[in-house]
Amino acid sequence: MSVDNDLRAEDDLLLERQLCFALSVASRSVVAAYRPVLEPMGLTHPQYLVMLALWERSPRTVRDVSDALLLEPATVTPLLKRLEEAGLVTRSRQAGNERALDVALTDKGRKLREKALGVPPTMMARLGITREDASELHQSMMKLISAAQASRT
Amino acid sequence: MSVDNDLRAEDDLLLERQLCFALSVASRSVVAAYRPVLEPMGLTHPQYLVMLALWERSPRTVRDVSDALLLEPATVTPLLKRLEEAGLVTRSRQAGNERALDVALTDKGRKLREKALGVPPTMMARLGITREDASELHQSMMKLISAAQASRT
DNA sequence: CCCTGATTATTAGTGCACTAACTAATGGAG
DNA sequence: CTCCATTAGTTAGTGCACTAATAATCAGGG
Repeated sequence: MSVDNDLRAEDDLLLERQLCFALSVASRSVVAAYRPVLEPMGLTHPQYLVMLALWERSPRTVRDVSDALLLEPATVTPLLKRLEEAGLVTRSRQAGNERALDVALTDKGRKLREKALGVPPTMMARLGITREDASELHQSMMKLISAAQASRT
Repeated sequence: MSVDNDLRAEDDLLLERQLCFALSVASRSVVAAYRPVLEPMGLTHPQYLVMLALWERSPRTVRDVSDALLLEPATVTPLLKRLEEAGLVTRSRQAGNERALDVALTDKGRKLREKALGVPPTMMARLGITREDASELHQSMMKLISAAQASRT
């Protein structure tokens, strides 16, 4: 038994040892690091994620977007309203299924994608991270996500 | 040039490849996984983190707590007010420096620590994660945090 | 055809987290 | 001792994110 491995249950409550704490802080910090990069585009970080989803496919329903982002529809609705106010998307009831709301990019929204192409390299530079680092971390996060989702008994 | 390594700039905007997205989702998911464990203790996740800070040292000032949690004092103030309402902490001006507010555990707050001792093992079980996994991920998060903080030019 | 149950989106209400602006107290520099 | 920059905390206002409740629409079975 080395001193280094002497981990006692008492110490499990030390703040500095909490994974959940490190994870929360990392998330907040990284999102905060995006702010100055996204602000010139008129987007917040969650709004940026919505735009990513729409740049992949448009139109798509609120439900579809919320599934893609793993967010509740109730969270997505106000996000989309703000993007509509900003003239980046339109919201209209789907013909044939009046329950569903189609969200579609406007020309302005489509055009914003060109500026967005610069975001990932800028952020990787700002965070001093390589594609490989990012990819590895990404994998770890995905494992954690599926474990956490699975625990939702 | 293998096919696997054929990463083009165009693909950098794919939602599924965003580290920031995976990080946000992981943070939300893990915090959500804590909810059913913390709820019987009457704590939310951020409130739990505040209690961890106070179990390490009490009393400490609002400033001190907010530094420990890397949160703005404006975020911590309402958290502390709720913990005070719950009878877990007291808030009183520091003798000798009327600007500073001392936050101290009550007996009830101190006693809650016993229940909290069960939280880390429960969560590791729920997330199916070993101490080693957690420690490794923790390190990665810390690197990311310092990189993100450093980018705050 | 109508009733029932499921699906889709929104609203209301709670709690974080941030920035900016404010109040109050402190501690020097002149 | 007075003025003033600094420090500590709170308040106001914006935006997420969740749950629960509501409204509207749809699809199937009697």
